[in-house]
Amino acid sequence: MQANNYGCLTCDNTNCLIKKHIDKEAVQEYLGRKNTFNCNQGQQFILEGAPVNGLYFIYSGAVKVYRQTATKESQIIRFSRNGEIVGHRGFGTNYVYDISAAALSDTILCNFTSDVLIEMLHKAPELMFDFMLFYADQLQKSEANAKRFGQMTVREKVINGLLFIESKFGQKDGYINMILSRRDIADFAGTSADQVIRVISALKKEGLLIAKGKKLGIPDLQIFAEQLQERSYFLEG
Amino acid sequence: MQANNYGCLTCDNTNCLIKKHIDKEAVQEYLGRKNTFNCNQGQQFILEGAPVNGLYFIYSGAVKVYRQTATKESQIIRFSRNGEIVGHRGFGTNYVYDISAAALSDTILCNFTSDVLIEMLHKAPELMFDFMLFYADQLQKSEANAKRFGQMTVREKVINGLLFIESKFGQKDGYINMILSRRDIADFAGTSADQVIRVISALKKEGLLIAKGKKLGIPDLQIFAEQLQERSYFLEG
DNA sequence: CGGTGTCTTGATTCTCATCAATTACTGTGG
DNA sequence: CCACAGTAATTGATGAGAATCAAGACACCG
Repeated sequence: MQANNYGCLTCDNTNCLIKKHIDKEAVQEYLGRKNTFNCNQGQQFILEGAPVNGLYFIYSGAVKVYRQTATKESQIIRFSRNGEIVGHRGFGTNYVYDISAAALSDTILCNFTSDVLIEMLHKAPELMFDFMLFYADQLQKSEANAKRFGQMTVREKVINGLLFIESKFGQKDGYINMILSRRDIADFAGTSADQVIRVISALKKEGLLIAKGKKLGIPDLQIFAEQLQERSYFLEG
Repeated sequence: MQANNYGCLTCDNTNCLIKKHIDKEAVQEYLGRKNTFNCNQGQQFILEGAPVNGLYFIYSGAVKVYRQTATKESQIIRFSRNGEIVGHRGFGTNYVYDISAAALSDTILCNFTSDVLIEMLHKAPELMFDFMLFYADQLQKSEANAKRFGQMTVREKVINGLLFIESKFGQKDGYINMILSRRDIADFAGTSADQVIRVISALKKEGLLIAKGKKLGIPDLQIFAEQLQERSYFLEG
């Protein structure tokens, strides 16, 4: 990772919490204590079990947040893109990260150490309030998907996963704006790569999904989403 | 529900966030704006889809938080007991609850409306900070269990669920200090009542679990927990 | 052109959800 | 105090779905 400097003032991530409160003097005081990193595609920048060194804001690029088991299975917990926060779960009481994170494409990261961030939050209660709501929101999304996950069929898991990926990265020229391996999709959907391929093949035959090389496209989101029974409803997040 | 008054000053729930900051003047100002309710066993006090009317703190008793599907299946998201918070996910951006909650035993609830709570949080930033950490903590626990859930076997789900219940309510005289129906256990573990019974029967035969009437006991937590593969590790919460 | 890794498909085995039937438990009214 | 009804708990049988294994297709790269 190389250190550079990408200022908050010129940043155009309108969904960034810091950016939202950039006009407050208390926030501006701390901008200089931000660290910025370049992270190449595939590179891991948070390692499960490593000491927490604060939060990361994604300036540009995309990352996956995942956890690995002893048996080398891995589980992708979330995808994140520019403007979003990574590593926030290590915040507060934790001393080591309980997740890993790696870049899906070349990514620029802004880092605040926990100490700096805590100080900043106390100086700017409005920012703190938004952080609280952010966590509450994340919690809601997490719980909404969480348990229900165990009752979905494989087909539903994959459809749910693809819908999520589409909502996160969007489509461009008819194809999802992010190329993921079958394995990543499987790790995200909570099944095996084999099953993902089966379901994708079936969906292609049904005309619900199109593919060009590794790129996947969803021609009709409405119909695609209707494939989910109401019991496994999709939540963006 | 009957309105009564249970004061925060005489409350002995040391894990209550309000109680923790009871010495602050800003907090004390708002104590009078708390509503207190009695809720009988089995009674529902939060209804999915109903307008949010704030947060509940459990003064005494125990509750289940759940969600119902169109097909009348229900999914228990969490158990909570005295000192803990219920309804916090409706906080912030939501206007209707996305969960239901019912009392598992006779329960006394303290309610703050969202308006009052938001005002109080802004007046007492330290309380707000703890709220933020509370949400962060909940998020971590939720995500830790969430996805992995989909990959557990039924046996693991039930064991995981029982371990959770034990950690929440504890054991007394060798038996878990809360009587739950097989259905509740099933709804919590994410499987059917049938399967729960099968697994419980098997565990009893293996000597890992004991039963007296409806009461269940775990003689050796250590050995019991070892039944979980490392891939589905247990997290208290 | 071999080698490596991902992708894809088929076949087999096993688990689990579901249904059905039986037994235990609980409360209610006569 | 008992008979009864309704609910919860338990066990068995069966079919659908999914995990797993294995092998072939394909692309990419030196």
